[in-house]
Amino acid sequence: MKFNQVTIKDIARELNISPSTVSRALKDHPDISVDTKKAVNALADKLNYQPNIVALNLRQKKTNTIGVIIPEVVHFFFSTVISGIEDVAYQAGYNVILAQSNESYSREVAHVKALFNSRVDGMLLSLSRETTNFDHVESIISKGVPIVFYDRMYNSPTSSKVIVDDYAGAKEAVNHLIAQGCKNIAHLVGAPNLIISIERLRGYKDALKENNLPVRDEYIIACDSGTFEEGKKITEKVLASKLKIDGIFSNNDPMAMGAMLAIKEKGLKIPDDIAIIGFSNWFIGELMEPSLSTIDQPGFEMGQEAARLLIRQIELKVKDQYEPVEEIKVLRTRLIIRNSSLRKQAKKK
Amino acid sequence: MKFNQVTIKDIARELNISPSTVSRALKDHPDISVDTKKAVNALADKLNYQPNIVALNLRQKKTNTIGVIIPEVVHFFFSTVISGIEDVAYQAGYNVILAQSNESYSREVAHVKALFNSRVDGMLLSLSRETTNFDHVESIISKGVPIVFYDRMYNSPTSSKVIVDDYAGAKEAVNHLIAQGCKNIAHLVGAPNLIISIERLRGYKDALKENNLPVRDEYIIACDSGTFEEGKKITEKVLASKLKIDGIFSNNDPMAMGAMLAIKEKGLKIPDDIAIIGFSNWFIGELMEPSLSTIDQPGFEMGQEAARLLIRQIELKVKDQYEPVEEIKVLRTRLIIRNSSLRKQAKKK
DNA sequence: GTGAAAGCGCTAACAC
DNA sequence: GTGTTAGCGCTTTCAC
Repeated sequence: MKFNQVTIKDIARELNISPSTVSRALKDHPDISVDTKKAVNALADKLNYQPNIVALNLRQKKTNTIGVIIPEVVHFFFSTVISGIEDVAYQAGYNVILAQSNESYSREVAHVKALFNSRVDGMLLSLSRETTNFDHVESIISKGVPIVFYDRMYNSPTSSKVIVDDYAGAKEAVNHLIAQGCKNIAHLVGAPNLIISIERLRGYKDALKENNLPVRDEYIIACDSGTFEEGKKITEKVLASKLKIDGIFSNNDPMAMGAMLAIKEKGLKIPDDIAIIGFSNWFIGELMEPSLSTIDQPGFEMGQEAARLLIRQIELKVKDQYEPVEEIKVLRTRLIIRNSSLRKQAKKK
Repeated sequence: MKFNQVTIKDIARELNISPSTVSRALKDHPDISVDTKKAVNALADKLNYQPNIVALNLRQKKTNTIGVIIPEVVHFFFSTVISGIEDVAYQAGYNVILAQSNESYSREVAHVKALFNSRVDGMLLSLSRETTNFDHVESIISKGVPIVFYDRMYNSPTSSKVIVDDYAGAKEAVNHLIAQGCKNIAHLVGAPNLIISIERLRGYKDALKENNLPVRDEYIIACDSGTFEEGKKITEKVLASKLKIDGIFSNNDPMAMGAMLAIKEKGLKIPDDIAIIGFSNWFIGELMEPSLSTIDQPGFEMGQEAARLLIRQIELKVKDQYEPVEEIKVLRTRLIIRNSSLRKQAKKK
């Protein structure tokens, strides 16, 4: 754009000195005399000189920019990730270029290429659901661009990854119910093909086993769409059946919300008749305080961690100390118990 | 970064031609012979040549990048705005640099300056809550950087704005209740200092007046925190009082959700006993289908519209046809009635 | 049809 | 302590 840009040259001309002197004065180089520094800074202020970062970028072959590819911005979890990334990047002096794949493979490829062309110093990548071919990723890795995967990763042996420990989170959730005395805990499963669902189901089963409770198939309830309505409908069905559940572990909070409503409409009390805990995907867990506990996915921390990992690699690379290594950070979920009213201990027995 | 970058020079050397020829061949310049073009393109493909956009940016004084300052990424509304921006920007070939003010004035100032230094072609700006001084904005406007404000704006006479018509939305919401036969409609107000609250309250009052219904202060219910619990508590209080309401217009969906729960726990039916409609801030409206209607804020469209406006200004500026003009787009809210079961018409009388 | 040269704004080696 | 020069990768005017 034709901004009426003030350049180093303008300052040099006006002061009858050379551009390099101005450049040095501006960065407080020890060689430069105090007088020149003063003059330069004064004039720079007066003209409201702003350095042209683009020129700098070209010169230094470094843009201080990281590219972020995100499957879907409008998703509570991913938006917290972005926020964490932005937080760390800002403090470290990096810009964030955001690109949304919208779960489309072709968009992802296009974005990776465009980000490379913009010479971002590194990329944070969470793969789209469609992605099964990884040539685009290999290609930029081979070009030496540091990459960190978050949440949805590709098994490259030379790039770092940040993931959430859903298995442990699920165990913790179920243990929380058991500790309150629940013995018949149902699990609303959610989209069955996703790794998170599988891991959480595994955590559910293991928690039961470790507590010597039976794992019964009829308590593992398919809820493929993972929606509020489905959670409600399924729960109504369960309540009308012979199953006598006293706890629900939900794959997400919309379903937990639906379950809660079904239970309340039936005239039952939460948590005393049936306790509920759910993973917080949409953060409506935050809104359903009085009767529910939730397990939070640490999206913000994931963004921070991924950005930190990436920036460390970038800075090492600048110093030529960079050697691509795989590093895997596994983040713990957080058990959020907003509800102080646990089940009455009397029931425990 | 020291990517093993393939440059135009490399291609030129290998082919024994000049860099300028390569440059022209790559952009299919008519002067260049078919043979050279073929050779150049073949080699470029083979070496996987990717143009260095940074160099281009410096050369053309244009970065094809827009800077976005957002108060808070982790907010349903703003995340939809980002998504809309990204959508339009991507299709127009622009990068999006995202900067979060976190509702802090000093961060906002720092970001505006940094974005200018990165020579973004234009900025999309929504002011932080703290911002009362506008020097930083004036400064870059005076430098000729196109700006479009969205949602939270500064009254500059030379920059465009995109806002939501909350007043009309509120009227539509209340009319929707009235059309179903509600006569005693309460309004859960929400944070009273925000313009959106004021506009929505105004819409509520005017809708009543235009339908010859009385505006009664005891039906305008303060809910300053705007939370689920507050909505629930307040509604319980209302239900226990002498007020006999048959409709609720809520400033947001968490409160609407709370109201719903209070009503259901009391054993009343929605919408037949009491109908509810709420503005959708957290999108949990999407999740509360069976019993509620919502008014959506068009965040995605706002992002799209703002980006379109900005890009148009940028492209005009490139052609030197740019003359800063104020343009105000007022976006309509969307009445979302997911619930087909309106109040029974019998009750209308 | 192709090449040489200049320049975008900045910095850093090398002079003096 | 300051100036000169070259160059980051690309495009574009002007030659031929």
